[in-house]
Amino acid sequence: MLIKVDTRMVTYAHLVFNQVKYPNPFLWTALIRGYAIQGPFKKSVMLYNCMRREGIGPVSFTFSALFKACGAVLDVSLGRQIHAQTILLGGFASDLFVGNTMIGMYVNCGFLDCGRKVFDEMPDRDLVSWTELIVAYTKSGDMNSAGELFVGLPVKDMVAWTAMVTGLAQNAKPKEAIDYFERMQNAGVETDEVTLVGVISACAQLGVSKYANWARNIAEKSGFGPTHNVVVGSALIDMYSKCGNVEEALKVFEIMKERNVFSYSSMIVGFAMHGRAHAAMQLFHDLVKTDIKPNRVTFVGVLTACTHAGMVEQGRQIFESMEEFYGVAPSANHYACMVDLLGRSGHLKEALELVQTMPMEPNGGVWGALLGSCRIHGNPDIAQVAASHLFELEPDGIGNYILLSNTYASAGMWDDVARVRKLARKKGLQKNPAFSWVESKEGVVHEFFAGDMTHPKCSEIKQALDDLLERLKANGYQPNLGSVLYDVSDDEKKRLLKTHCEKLALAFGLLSTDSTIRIVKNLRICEDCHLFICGASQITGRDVVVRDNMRFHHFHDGKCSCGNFW
DNA sequence: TTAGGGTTAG
Repeated sequence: MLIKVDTRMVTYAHLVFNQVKYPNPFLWTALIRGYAIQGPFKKSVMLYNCMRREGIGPVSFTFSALFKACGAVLDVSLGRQIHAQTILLGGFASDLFVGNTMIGMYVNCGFLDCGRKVFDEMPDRDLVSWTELIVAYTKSGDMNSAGELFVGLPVKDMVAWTAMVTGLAQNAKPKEAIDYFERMQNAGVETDEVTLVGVISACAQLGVSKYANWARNIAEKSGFGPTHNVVVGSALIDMYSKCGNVEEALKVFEIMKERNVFSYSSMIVGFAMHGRAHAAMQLFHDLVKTDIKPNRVTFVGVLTACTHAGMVEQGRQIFESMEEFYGVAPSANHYACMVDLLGRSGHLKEALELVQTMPMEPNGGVWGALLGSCRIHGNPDIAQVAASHLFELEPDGIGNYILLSNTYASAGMWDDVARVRKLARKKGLQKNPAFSWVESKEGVVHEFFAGDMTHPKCSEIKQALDDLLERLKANGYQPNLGSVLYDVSDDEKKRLLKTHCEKLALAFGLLSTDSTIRIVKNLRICEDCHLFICGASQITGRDVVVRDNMRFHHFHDGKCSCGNFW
């Protein structure tokens, strides 16, 4: 009885167990389960062996507990032995609970095919069996197999639907995730906070405020508003930040009755993304005054905040105090943040030294941060070193070839540009085309590619852009020809710059909205567009928010929140 | 007494 009550006190439970003269299979199983939940996990298997030696026959719960333990320590060979036992001892292999936990063990250990085989051979299956496998497919990135299973599911409950919604969101398919969620609602299936978190995360990826408000309303109406639900609240903070509305993110943070490390970290990361470095630091200092311990993500957020504000000294201090004061050992990712901080602020040599002396093998993020800094500060020599490592670590990463080639282009080393481009072509790698999208007043999303003249309003857009350009020139704007990374004439460079997708999106935004213009770009905003939009915000008196693949830029009255540091 | 969850970096 006592054993069943509190598995957290499993050691104590074990002492009590030892005083029982003739423990029955259920008592044995309760203790085995206790260890399977709390650990040490191997102890549950040891106990099982004792139980067998005593001549006690297991029950189906015994195997469920054992599979749980094997899944927890990722010991598939032990799992296979237990699997064999279920067959040897007769009947257990066809038990529904045993089968389900066996699937769980295999997929946890990374043996999805074995889990599928168990599933296919089960005489009876229930929603749990199906959902386990659906989730396993979504986690392995195989959304087709997950979708096929889901379609074949005769009755779909909230958990199964949620598995699909979340799986799609986690696999960068936010539109499909929202589509599934709407179908789920149409089917009359209830929603809880887990479903909502999946939908909110999908909306965060879309970065569109219309969807953000829609998701918030649903959360409030379903009774899982941020005030009383810390998980939904944290997801909303992240969503609003990624949709460009850091003020609303902060409002959510403030109304939350309970906050945890996710809420704080999401808010810190949100501030960092929006260039509010001091707010991020302040929140970090608030956090360390609470009982909540910062974790590795918190530090990524704080260090990124320092990077975006060029706060080298503060970043250095935080990095050095991570382990000693907060017990978080810096990982390769934290080193990447530091390399980024040092490199972007122009300390390229020190950044390189840090990479060469860090205690673990530098990963792609570390070399990538160094390469990115070389592009900004025009250092082809160090760029070459970083790129050679990146070509090894990430042979298919087209971005690395582009960064290296752009570094050469900025230095006017056109032969090297050609060489790198040829190398990328030889590997069959193609550059992702740049595109931007912008919301109209009605909340409709319009997409623009560079040089794109396919929009129905393209002549009006072109006219607006020409007018704006003239006014900007009168105000001192000079096109930044260094932003064109092709070896062409200056006139051609000017022509190319004029139709960059973010400029088209800006012109459309000016024509079709009357408040803040919100633009999302799939790649990093170029220097000329940054300069252009800065000027436009001053001349037109309109605020512009651009989310590029790195962060947010808030343009207001001729200035950007990133302080021209991005 | 088996199934679904939130934050991260170039």
